[in-house]
Amino acid sequence: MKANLEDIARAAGVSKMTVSRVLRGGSGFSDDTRTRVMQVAERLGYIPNRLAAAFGAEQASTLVGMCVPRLTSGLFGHVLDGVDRALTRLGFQLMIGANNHATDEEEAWVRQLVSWRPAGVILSGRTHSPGTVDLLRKTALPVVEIWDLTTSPIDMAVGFSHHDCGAEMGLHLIRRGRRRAGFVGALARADVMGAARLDGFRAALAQAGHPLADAEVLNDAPGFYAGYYGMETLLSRRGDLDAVYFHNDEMAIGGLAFCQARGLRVPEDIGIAGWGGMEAASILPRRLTTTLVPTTAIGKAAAEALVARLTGAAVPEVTVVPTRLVPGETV
Amino acid sequence: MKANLEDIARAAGVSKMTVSRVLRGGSGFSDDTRTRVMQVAERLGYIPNRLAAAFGAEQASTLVGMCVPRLTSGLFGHVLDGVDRALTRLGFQLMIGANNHATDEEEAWVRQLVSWRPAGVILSGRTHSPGTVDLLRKTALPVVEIWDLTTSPIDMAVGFSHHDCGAEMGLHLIRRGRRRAGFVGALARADVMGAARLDGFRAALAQAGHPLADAEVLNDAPGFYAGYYGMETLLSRRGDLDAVYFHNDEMAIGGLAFCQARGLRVPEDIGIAGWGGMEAASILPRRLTTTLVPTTAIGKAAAEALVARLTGAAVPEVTVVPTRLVPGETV
DNA sequence: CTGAAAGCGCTAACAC
DNA sequence: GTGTTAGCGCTTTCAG
Repeated sequence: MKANLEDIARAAGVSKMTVSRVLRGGSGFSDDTRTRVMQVAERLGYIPNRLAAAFGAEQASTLVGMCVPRLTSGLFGHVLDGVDRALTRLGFQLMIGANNHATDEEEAWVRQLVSWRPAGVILSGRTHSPGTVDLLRKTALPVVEIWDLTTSPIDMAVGFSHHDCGAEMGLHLIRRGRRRAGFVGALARADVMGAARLDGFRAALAQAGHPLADAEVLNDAPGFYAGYYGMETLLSRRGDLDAVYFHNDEMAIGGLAFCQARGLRVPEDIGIAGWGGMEAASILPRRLTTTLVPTTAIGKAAAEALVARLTGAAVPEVTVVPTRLVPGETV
Repeated sequence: MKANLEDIARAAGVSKMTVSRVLRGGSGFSDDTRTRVMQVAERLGYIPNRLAAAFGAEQASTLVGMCVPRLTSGLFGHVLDGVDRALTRLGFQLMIGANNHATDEEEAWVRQLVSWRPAGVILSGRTHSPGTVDLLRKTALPVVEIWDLTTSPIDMAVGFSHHDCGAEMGLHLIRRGRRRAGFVGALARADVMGAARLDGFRAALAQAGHPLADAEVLNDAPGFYAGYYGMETLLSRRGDLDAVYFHNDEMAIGGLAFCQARGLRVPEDIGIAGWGGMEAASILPRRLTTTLVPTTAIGKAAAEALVARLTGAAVPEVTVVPTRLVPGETV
C-alpha cells in the first residue's frame, strides 16, 4: 500500500538515488527522467517519510518546537499565529507545548522535543531551569527566546523590556496627575514578566515621588474575573486610589466593569490602565489606556531568525520589537 | 558527544537490546542490570532518539497532529489547551497547524503531517477536501474530527450541533418576545460552522412565524471591531430590529459597545445575543445572553478518544459534548 | 533474563 | 546524468 523510493525507482527504471534527487527538486537528472519519476510517484500515491529522512540526515529536520506559557492566552495566540505562518511559508512544521509558568514543565517539554531532533526551538521568557539551558547548549540547537529581552540569551532573543513597559506607564499616570496608583496582578509571582512590569511601574512612581500605594497580586489566571475581583479587593483596602495598573487588558476591562458596577466614574474618580493591546481595549466601554504589544510581529521575527540561523545567515543576538503606550480615555 | 544505546551498552557491559528494554521500562532484565544501565545512561547524558524509534517501529510514534481554524481564536485556544494537557499526560507530542477556514490549506498541512508518520490526527470541523479524506482513509490513521458533529465522521467525532445552537437561540429570542431579529456573522461563508448556526437560527425564527429580518455576514475576522461595525451596518439598513444574534461573543460585545455609543438601551430597545461563552461575556457591561461551549472538555475528550483508539480500546464513533444556552441580561 | 541479526526509508559520499 | 555503498539508532524477532 505504501510506496517508497525503491518502488518508484523500480517502476521508473532508475535508482533510488535518482528518485530522491528528483523528489527533492535538486539537480543531476534529465528532464525526461524527472517527468517519468514524477508521474510514477503520483500514480503510486507516494508519501515521503520524513522520519526516515530526518533520521538519516539530521540536518534535514524541519521540525520546530515552540513553548508558550499558556495556550489560552490571547496574546500568545497571536504570537503562535505569527510563528506558524512564517514557518509554514518556509516549509517547517510546528510542535507546541505549554509551560504553565513553571520551568520544570518547560524542561520536561524540552526534553521530549529534543528527542525528536528538531531543527530549532522557540521558548517564551527569559527564565529557564538550569537543566533546560544545559540541554540546549549541549545539543547546540538554534534557540530563540521571545517576549522578554534577555541580557545574554541562550542563543537569540526577540522581544522588548517588560520593565520599561511598566516604567512608561508609571510615568504616564504621573503625567496625568495621578498620585496614588495601585497595581493588580495575577498568577502570583509565577509570571516573571508581569512581575517585571510591576517592578518598572513601582520604580517610576517612586522616582516621581509618588510611590505605589498598594498592589494586589492574585493567584488566578489573568482574566476578566480576576480583574474584577482584584479591583474590588484593592479598593476595599485603599478606597483613595486614583489609578490602577493591571497585569493585562482582560483584567483592566474586568476592573472597569467593577467600577461601572459600583458607580465609580472612569477616569474622573479613578484611572485604569492595561497592558497588551487586545482588540476589545479600543472599543469598550471606553478606549482603554494600554500598551500595544506587536505579538504577531514577534512571532514572525522569531521564526525568521531561527530559519535564517539554519541557513547559515548572520542573525543578531537580540532583536528589539518595540511596544507602544497608547493613551485612551480611561486615564 | 551524543550517546546512543550502543554506548550505554558498552559502558554497562550489556547488549543494546537490554539497554533498550530497561530504558523503555519493560521487563526482561534483572534489578541489578537495571540500576547499572540507568546509572550509565544518566552519566552519559543519554537523549533518546525518537526519530529512530518511530522510524524503526512505526507504531512507536507518539506524535499527534491537530489542525485548528485559526490560532488566534480564543475558543480554540481553550480546545488546544484541553488537547495539550491530555496528550502531555499520556506521553504524546503535539504538532499544530491552522487551516484558515480553507480546506486546501488543511490538506497541505495534513500532507506534511502524514509524512511524519504520526500516531493520529485531530481536525476541526466537518468539511475537508476529498484529498484530505482520501489520504487519511488510505493511511488508516486514527482521526478525530472535533467541534461540529458529522453524520458520518472519517473515523471519530467529538462535538455538538451548531445548527441546534442557532435554533435554540432563535427560540429563546422568540420566547423573550422578539419579533424582528437580525444576525451578524463573519468570515463570509468560509466559516461553515457559523453558517450552520445562522441556518438553525433562521429555521427556528421562520417556524415561529417571525422570520429573520436581516443578516449581515462580514468578510472580516470575528472580533470586536467586526461586531461593532456589523451592528452599525445592520441597524442602518433595518432600524426597527429588536434583537441581534452574533457569530460569537467578541462580536456581540462589539455590538453592545455600538449600542452604548449610540445610546440604544439593551435589552429595552434591542436585544443582543452571542455564542461561545467567553469569560468577558459574564461580566461586561452586562451579562451577555450566550451559549456556553465546553471547549476544554472537547479538547480533552478528543485527545482521550484518540489515545484510547491507539491502545485498542473501543471508542464511540460520535461523542456529544453538549452546549448550554445561558440567558443573561441582554435579551 | 539476555543477546545477535535484520531491517525500517532515506541521504551523503563517492564512483562511473 | 546516474548508480552503488554504507549507515543513521532503534525495535522486532528469534535464539539461547
